[in-house]
Amino acid sequence: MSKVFSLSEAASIALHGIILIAQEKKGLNVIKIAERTDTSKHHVAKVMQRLVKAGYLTSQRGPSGGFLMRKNPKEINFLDIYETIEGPIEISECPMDKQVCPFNKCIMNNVTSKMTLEFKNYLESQTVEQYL
Amino acid sequence: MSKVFSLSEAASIALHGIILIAQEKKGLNVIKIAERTDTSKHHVAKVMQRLVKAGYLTSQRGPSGGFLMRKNPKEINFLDIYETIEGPIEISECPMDKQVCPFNKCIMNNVTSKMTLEFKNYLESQTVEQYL
DNA sequence: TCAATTTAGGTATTTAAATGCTCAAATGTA
DNA sequence: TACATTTGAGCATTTAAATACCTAAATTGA
Repeated sequence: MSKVFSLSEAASIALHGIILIAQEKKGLNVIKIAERTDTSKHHVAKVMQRLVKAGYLTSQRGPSGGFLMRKNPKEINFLDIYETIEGPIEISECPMDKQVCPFNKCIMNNVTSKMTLEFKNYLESQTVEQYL
Repeated sequence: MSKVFSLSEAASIALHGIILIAQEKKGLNVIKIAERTDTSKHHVAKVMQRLVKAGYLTSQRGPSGGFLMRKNPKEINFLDIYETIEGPIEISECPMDKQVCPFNKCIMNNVTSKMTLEFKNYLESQTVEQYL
């Protein structure tokens, strides 16, 4: 079975994690986020650190520490978070990014760029606030 | 820059390669397919061998050998070729294939499965014959 | 101050895809 | 028949991304 599209685990942790954090007034630590997202604490830590650096979260070390929201959930959409982790979404005509093409007309007929745009628009339409 | 969707080089070689072969009455060899698709001859050889085994092509060794169509281009659609290389396309509700989900409602709202279905339908709609 | 907790950051490992290499087998041509 | 050409097949190497691990630094509370 092959997958045409897959969300990286990092992007999934970022999106699910920030919602989980926003749902908790007192913040959440790595262990709890890892448990609820069914992922490794190592990976969660790495991803959350990037969201801290990007200004979406603050972190608190030490006992009863964890991650807290820094920005308003109303002002964070999924695309912000996704692109913080994955980099800007690229919408390219050629799915192979080839300079050389054997045909006059791309055999993919922009289907892949349409799909990508559809995905991007969806991410942009969803805010963290909608999931509280 | 991140890519949401990308066609593997193997799938691209298979789709472009079989059209190139179908366009030539006398067949095409690995070197020529590699040149026209701007890929390595090793990779082309590997992919074409799989299309031979799957019954789409025949191969001819020796001088002036190469690959020839075996099936009628009218009866080969892109999905056949794609799935020969990548395996059956999987359309799953959860983009992470998780058993455990922290939320009641998937934050991806079936957007990823809709995209996948759109892609699959496109592949199924295109035959090799349409590109001759 | 000491011990426990928790994030921070650097490094290592894993994985899958792509690529490269070598030799064998088949075939056409001189 | 001998040679050059071309695919077949297996294995090794390379590469990049993702994931995992390990130690340091910060913080809290007893």
